[in-house]
Amino acid sequence: MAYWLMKSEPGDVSVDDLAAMPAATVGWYGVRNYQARNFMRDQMRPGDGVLFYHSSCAEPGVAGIAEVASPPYPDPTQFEPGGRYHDPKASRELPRWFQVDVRLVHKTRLLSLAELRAHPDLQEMRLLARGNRLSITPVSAAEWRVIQRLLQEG
DNA sequence: GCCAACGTTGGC
DNA sequence: GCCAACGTTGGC
Repeated sequence: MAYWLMKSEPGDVSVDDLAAMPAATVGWYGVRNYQARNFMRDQMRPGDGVLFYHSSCAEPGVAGIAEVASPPYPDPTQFEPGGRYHDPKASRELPRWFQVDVRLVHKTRLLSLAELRAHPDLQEMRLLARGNRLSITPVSAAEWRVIQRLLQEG
């Protein structure tokens, strides 16, 4: 059982959008970074914990608790000619990009980036590392517990 | 294989 | 809109 933080732009898929989807589940399409892909393809397992994070918005931060809801499978958007995520070098036989399904467990209060940064026990979070741009980052079990507690305290 | 140029991310 | 940081591309 591992834990992850996954960034989504609320203008694209917000926590409320996710809640409204069938079974509150979305295929995590569109990742085009090899490190992030490898996390999904090689390390994620159904049941892994996910912090659903809003990025590129007015109030960046954790907005929900989710979980990995499928094994990895090819991202269908790589095969869509003309689409934003089309990859001409990918084929059905040799897909390049993978995704997992992510299911919302519950929405949370917004745990802001500023609050994460300020917390002494979260200084080592990969999300907060200088220059981090990865859209998917591992979260340690200790960090996960601290964040669960912060969310329960309100 | 080096590395400059370019594009993207994402907080502010 | 700015810009720091980083990944990718492509000429050599």
